[in-house]
Amino acid sequence: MVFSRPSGNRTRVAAKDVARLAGVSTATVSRALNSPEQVDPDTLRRVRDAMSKLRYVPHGVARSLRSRRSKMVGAIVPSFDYALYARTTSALQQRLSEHGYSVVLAEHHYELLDELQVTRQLIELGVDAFVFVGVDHDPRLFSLLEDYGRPYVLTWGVDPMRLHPSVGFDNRAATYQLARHLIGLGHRRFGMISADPTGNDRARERGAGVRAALADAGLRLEDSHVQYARISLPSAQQAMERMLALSQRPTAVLATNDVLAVGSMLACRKAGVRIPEDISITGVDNTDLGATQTPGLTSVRTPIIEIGRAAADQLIDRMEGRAFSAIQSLPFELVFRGSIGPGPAASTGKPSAPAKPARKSAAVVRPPATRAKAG
Amino acid sequence: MVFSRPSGNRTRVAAKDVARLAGVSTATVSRALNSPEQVDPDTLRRVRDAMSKLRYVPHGVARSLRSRRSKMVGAIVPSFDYALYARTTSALQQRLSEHGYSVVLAEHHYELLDELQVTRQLIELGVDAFVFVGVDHDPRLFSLLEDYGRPYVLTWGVDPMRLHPSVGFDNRAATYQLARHLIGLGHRRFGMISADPTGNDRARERGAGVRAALADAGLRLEDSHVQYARISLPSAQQAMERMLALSQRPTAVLATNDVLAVGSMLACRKAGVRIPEDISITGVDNTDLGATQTPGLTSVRTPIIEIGRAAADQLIDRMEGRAFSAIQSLPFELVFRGSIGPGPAASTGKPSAPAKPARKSAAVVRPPATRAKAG
DNA sequence: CTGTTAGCGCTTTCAT
DNA sequence: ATGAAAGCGCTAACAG
Repeated sequence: MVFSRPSGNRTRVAAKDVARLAGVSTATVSRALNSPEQVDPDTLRRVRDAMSKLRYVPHGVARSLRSRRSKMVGAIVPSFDYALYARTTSALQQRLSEHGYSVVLAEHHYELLDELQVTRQLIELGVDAFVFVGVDHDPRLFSLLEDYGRPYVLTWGVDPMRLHPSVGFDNRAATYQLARHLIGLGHRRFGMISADPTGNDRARERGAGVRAALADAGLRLEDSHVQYARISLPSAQQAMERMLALSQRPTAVLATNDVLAVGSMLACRKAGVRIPEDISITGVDNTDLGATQTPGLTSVRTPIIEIGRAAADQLIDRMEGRAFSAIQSLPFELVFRGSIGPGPAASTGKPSAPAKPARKSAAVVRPPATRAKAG
Repeated sequence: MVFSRPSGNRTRVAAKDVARLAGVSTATVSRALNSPEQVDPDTLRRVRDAMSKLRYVPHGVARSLRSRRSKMVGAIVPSFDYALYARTTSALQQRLSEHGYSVVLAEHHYELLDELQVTRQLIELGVDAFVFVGVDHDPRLFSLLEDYGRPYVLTWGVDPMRLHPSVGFDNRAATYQLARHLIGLGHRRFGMISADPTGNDRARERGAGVRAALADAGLRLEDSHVQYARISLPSAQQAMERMLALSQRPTAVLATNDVLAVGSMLACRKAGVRIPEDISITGVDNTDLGATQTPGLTSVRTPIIEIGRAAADQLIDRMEGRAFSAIQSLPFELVFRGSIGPGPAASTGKPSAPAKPARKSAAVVRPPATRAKAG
């Protein structure tokens, strides 16, 4: 086999090799790379020829050490198993890469202490900026960032105290509107499937939105009607099985995201509970997973891609010393599909909330579906 | 607002600060970090105290420059929109991170030239190793890697020439077995929905598997019955619409991955074509997206996570100078669900291929489904 | 076990 | 417009 070379034999082509071949100093090679406009066109050509002849690749590490900028941005996300963070990161990566920045990836699996740990690791690597998911973090994370003194931005939520730059949307409003709509459809007995809200402000805020809407309508969410699950199909399915086993089974279940909602749908199918005739289900995030179910999952289109782009734009502006808007709350919109239907109170003629007409079922095909702007 | 600090004021705590406080030299500080066993326990304690007192974070860039190892691994994937690569990368990241390595992420969106470009960028950053997706790459990529002289591994396929270290599975065999099974079910008229095979060996090999199985059974795949699509639901849906418009509509359609298959299912639903009564559909990759459809999508469980882990393990072994197995072909397995049924020849009593009994429909719930080991 | 010394490859003054 | 020289913060020899 040829895979034997002990990794790193060949002496690398350095700026001084290029300099020698082009008959200039290393300083000029550096200028040719970083500020070509200050180099005599003729010299520039010679240097560039030498570079391509030698297949010179600059040594970014040395550059970073000297210039104190690494051109790397750290992205710290809870997990890539939930596809959304992958898509946001993808958008982030794309935008940053257009400006010559690379993305260093880290996951913390919903452990705030692991987050602290990987952040320290990224600081060691010398990243120029950070992107975090969520607004809930260990206080030590913020003091670490404070010490390091480089830009960071929180995403997927908006810092209620406006202390930290953040790019997200109003998670609470999203589920509030969903719950309100279900109340309008005549539902009175609700259930919720939620991710563990500890250190997870998305879950917490989405739960709060549901509770607020119910409270505003004089309804309550029983503790027994809140089931927690990990963000995975099997775990959500189990949670919904517990819900279905309750004596006072809910007629509408709000899940705090699409994975939990689809897991719930699986439980219903298995138990022979019809959607939406027996039970209405909603998610959040408007994933393909939910949209392609039969019936399609009613959800909230959250600004997945936009968050990544806006976070990248903000950091680029900051790293290059430009003005930037620190707090951005992006719009979302409800997407109605067949997974919800009228509740038992619908026919009794006492709608205790402004009842939008119920979009009954039908739209199983995805993109064009009934939408209600919001945000 | 407080977000004003021009990013990088505060002078960083360096090893010499720790050294001064602990009353040792910087060399000892370095040793305390990198080979504590060579440091007197008492000295070590003093150094560590000083470190935590000063909240010292080592300057990885300087370390990299000097030691010629950056502790970063570059992962170059086609796209994160197709969740699989995200999951493989996640597994990769997790395993590498356990050994102190970080992952730098790059996407090339199925453009081999962009891949070359981002690889150069990662070389500039000084990554210690690379992970690529697929075995098809620009020859210049390989000569660039050769020059750089650091380990890399190809994933999701196995290099047929065994020239490059690779960790994947037999893509051709996967679809071969699927097609053979459908033939056994009595299908004779086939269609295929494929990603553009240009520079995409997964698509190419999966297509070849279908053709080989048909050829072995004396059947042909008409050119008109092969429709290409981008790996996205809407694009696949359109491709399937074209397929359904054919005069000789196929009774079984193999898609080269689950996204394409589910897009095809959407087209069928929209057109009122029943699955599996009118048409059988299969995918590859066994995603949640496919598994949760109604009916569930028959697919191939590919070693998504295992690839990431094995690639990480190989690179770690190589970077640390240990023995490693360069070529690994991991097992896959067929997962039968309700999206396939008997073909027209099933009742005519002339099964031209070993007909496994047709698992009819039913299994809509995911994890436990009929499985056939393979690989 | 610990200190001294040199220098990784680049960018950045400061001259010219 | 270009060159000379000085480090960025660390680790790797080499002494002791």
